[in-house]
Amino acid sequence: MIRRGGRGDRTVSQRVPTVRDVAARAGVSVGTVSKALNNRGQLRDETRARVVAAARELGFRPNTLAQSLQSGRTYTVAVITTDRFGRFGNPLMLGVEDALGADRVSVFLCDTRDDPIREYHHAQTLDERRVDGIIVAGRRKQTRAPLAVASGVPVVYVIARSSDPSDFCVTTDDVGGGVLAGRHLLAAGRTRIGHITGPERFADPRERAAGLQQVLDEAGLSLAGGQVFYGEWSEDWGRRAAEMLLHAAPDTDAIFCGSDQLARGVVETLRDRRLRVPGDIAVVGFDNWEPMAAGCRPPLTTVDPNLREVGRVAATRLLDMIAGTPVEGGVETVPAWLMLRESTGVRLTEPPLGSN
Amino acid sequence: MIRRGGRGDRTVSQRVPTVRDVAARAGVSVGTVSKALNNRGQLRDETRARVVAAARELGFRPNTLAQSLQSGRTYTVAVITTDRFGRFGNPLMLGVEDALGADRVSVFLCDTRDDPIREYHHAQTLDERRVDGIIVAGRRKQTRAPLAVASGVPVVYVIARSSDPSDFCVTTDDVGGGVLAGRHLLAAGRTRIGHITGPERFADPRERAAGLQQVLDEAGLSLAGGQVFYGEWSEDWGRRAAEMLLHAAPDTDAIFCGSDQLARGVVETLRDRRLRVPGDIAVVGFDNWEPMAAGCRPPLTTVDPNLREVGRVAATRLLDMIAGTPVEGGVETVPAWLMLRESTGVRLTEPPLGSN
DNA sequence: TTGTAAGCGTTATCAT
DNA sequence: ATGATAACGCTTACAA
Repeated sequence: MIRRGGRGDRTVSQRVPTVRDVAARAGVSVGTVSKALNNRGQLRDETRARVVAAARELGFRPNTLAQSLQSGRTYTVAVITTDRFGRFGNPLMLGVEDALGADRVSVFLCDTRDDPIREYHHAQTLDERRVDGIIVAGRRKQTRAPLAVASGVPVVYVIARSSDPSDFCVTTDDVGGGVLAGRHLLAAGRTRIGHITGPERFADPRERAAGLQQVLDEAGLSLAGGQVFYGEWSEDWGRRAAEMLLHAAPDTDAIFCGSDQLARGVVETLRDRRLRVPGDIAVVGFDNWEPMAAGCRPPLTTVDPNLREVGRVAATRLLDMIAGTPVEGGVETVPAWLMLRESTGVRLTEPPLGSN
Repeated sequence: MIRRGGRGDRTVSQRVPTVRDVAARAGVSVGTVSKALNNRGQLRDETRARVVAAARELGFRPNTLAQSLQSGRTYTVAVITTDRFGRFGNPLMLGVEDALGADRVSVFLCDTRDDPIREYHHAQTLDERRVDGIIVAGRRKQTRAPLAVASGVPVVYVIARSSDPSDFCVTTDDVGGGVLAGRHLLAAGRTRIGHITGPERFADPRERAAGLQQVLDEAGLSLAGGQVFYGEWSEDWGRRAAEMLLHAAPDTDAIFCGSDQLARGVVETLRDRRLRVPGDIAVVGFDNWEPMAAGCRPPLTTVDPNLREVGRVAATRLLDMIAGTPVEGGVETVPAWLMLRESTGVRLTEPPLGSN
């Protein structure tokens, strides 16, 4: 694995020390070294100390491969994702690492780029690498075929669930997110609430809309504009849809948007029309995609789907499965929460953005 | 590595087949299996076929750990990054995978979260895992201490370079990016060009500014507003700085921004002032951060720092080093390029955004 | 308390 | 053309 001795090497040619080297230096046997370094068995303190000293002097690092070959565990999991681009994968990975880092588990990152062939390839490779478990993250709430792993490694699905009902999936609560947004707007005294969102063919925007609708129903209200404005996930659709909504319902006093990007577009249209946010119209976004939401003028109140927590839960369950704890198939939903900013009338002091 | 037989397991308890199982089923020895499966040595076609058949029937997947233990290569590299959050890491990783994927090399992703302790920990772990090589990606152009790996594994630094001059680093061409922006604006007939950017204490914005200055010098022009407007990396600074610039130099006809976020803020101020973009003032951003740049109205012409290529080059050089090819220490700079959109007067038809 | 040796799953070097 | 067998680096019975 390590290339040394090549003519181009700048580092001094050196063999990586093994237990044998440590044993020789400490004047003991390899078995003793192992015990000393792993605090196992009965050893004289002096011996243990001598071994530890020898190990550190040589800069000994145990070879994980050999350990794994022996133990049957690699302390390695993989995250297979179709989406590392968008803002999506990042908080998720953060959560995964939150849970995994504590356990000294390393993470293989595999990007399928939405290509089933690539996914299959990665699955094969991971099988061969004997990863302890796999997290399969989809971008949208849809049902997908189970990952093609032969070995029976534990797999946890994220957002996109497996068609096999005995598989386990962690996902976001989009209905709940919609409810959160609706309740918040109601609490802020808004009653003529419109909704602009992404493609109707996707479950996520439909669920968000359903959540809002549920709140409106409970309050005996109906949707401003008489319909959900489904469209694309672009700022431009946000701008256009806002025009349409205001045309259909000029007295609209709040707009819930299916994404922060849409909300940006909406806010732009509102400003062009000299409508004040939140004075005339309150706006709620979805995603809590920091640079988008915080950079907006005014900063956006938005539903945070809690992807970091989704990642954390997924990794935690995966560790459970790896440890042999029974994990029931089905879907675990992680609650969303609401990030309050100024676009709905709350006023907050926030730390300045520090990222490039 | 694989947990089976646990009471909670949903999959049928099954041992992962080894060469021995294949050998037994094919009625040959393990050595023969190895040769057959790896197309080595002299074997009768019939035998080879029989082994291959047995392997596929059993769903045999060679254990990479054992192979690595034997060969000394893990076909594994790690990317250590301080930044997986921003838009930054993503194109970079894409490039890395472009280069690595061809070689069936898997990638460990390690996020330090800017914590030296975490970095040290990761370095240790990677040493123990005997990764073939490591890419250390920093967020900013700065000099950092070499990664604390004892083993002499090849390391390539990205953007942030190592203080050891014999280490190799791949980075972006920020001066060149500034030149690109300046030339483009000049070519578009602008002569009163201002510059709004991030913190002066960072090298990146200073280099971008230097690139622009260089072009202006060559053209005998000077910076609109008489100074570079250094500030924070926020939309808000973009808005405020635009006010300042226009106050200092009302006849400004172009603004080069050190980031797309800044450019968004600038464009917003311009619209508030009823200045047309690009009619009255052309705007160039930096980053080509798709959702920001394309979502802007008008869409932003912007310098693409070519991070994907940076990632590709880094991975390629790393593979070279792993293969033993001498790689000189120093810095390799990857040229930036200009993404033309409407904010500088170009008119393009672009595919609609499809991402959430 | 310490040493010896078997075994984890491969590949490679010999014999045969 | 195929089969034993010794590595690879480690852990762990078991023997001393």
